[in-house]
Amino acid sequence: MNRIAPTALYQEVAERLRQRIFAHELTPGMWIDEQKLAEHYGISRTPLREALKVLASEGLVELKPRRGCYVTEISRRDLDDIFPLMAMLEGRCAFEAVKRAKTADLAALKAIHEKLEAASRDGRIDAFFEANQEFHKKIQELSGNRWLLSVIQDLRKVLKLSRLHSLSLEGRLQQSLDEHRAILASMLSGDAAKAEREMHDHLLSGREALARMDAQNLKSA
Amino acid sequence: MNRIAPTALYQEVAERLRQRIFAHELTPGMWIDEQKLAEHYGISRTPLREALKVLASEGLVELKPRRGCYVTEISRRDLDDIFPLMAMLEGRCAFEAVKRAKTADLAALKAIHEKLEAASRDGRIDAFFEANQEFHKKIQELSGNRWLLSVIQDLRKVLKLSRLHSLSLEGRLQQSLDEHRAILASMLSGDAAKAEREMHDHLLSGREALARMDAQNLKSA
DNA sequence: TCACATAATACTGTATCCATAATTATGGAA
DNA sequence: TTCCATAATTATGGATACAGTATTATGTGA
Repeated sequence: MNRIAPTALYQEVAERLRQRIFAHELTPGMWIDEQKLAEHYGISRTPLREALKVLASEGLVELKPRRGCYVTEISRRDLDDIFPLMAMLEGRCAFEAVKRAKTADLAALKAIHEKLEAASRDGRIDAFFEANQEFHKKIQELSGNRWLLSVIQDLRKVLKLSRLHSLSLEGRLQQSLDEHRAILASMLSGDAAKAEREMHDHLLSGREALARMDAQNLKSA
Repeated sequence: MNRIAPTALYQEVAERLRQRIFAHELTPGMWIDEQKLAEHYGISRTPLREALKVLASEGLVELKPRRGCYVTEISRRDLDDIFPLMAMLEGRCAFEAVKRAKTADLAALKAIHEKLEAASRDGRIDAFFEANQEFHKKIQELSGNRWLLSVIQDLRKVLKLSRLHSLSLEGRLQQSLDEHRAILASMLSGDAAKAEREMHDHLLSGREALARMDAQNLKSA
């Protein structure tokens, strides 16, 4: 294990585990073997256990007393609860962002959107995915509310538990792009209320796509 | 240390520390001495450190690498960020609660409100405080959205860091009661939008009271 | 007397060890 | 053959020990 970082070991381990969970290498419901994992990373169980505590309070794993650690399973019900919440929160972000954004900020946002357009043209899905994340992140930052941002990111982590989440964009790339264009346009024109509404609906539209995939998934299973 | 609970030690310790932080026995900015504390509780540093990790991801303490653990200091800016967010979230709770509540639920809510009225009549501030919490909690539960509830409670924990938070009700007991009456009335009449608006404003009104206390506090200091 | 360097001390972070509880496997009885 | 009980194994939770780094104190030189 190549350690260069000055950060604490448990943080590093927590981050690696997060990535493995998001990549569904550690699948929901799966039991996490502390000893194997510690051995695999070449560390002792202590920092690993501390990392698991952190992941547990993020909701990514569940710590059953004396039973060990399991990757959280997220239900359709959870998705139905979280998406409207995210829609409201990110909508508010867009609203606040418009209120606060300086011209330089809007230019930066526009630049990120250009990446999205380019990725779409070239059909580079992973680049599209990344630019999409960056776009949303930027708006959250522009809202200037540290806590709003933190709440959204916490929920986003939980959403990433869903297997379908990372795929949900693929089927609606064009639609997503259109929605982004609309949001950007509203923001550039300074229409906060409209941007809020569009961002809100953009999120819900993502939920619907995911539901459709889910239905399809069940059919093929 | 009298241990009866079957729950993990680190959870118990985390809860005790939370209470001590909320009671401002551990004041914001204060350094937490692991050894002293472990000794005081008659436990080893291991579960204590795990507890601190949990509190850190709740935002109650900050873990500075190689520097130790400090109780989080919350700024006026943070309060300005959090309260509008809470107002939006609890407003949404009220809205959803109206949509979902059965007559039995509303009766239960009414019963809780009666405690509030009684506490107010008798001038029992701590009982008022408790009934107030219960009222809000009940509405959050009635919203039926587990994640909405979780987000609100996470933010509430952070708010409790503020010294003034627990006092903010005292100065506006009558006003708070009036606002509660209005919210309850709207909910009983099934007017979700009105309940949402009133709950939203109720929270913001709390922030204003707190700001006034803060100003007064600065003057006397 | 003050500033800087070096040494000592103390606390954080990690590893190892031990005890207890849970799960599984094995054996016996119905 | 199946079900239950008991024993053995294994994993989790907690304690202790150790290493490394930061801070502080002390001493020396200017």
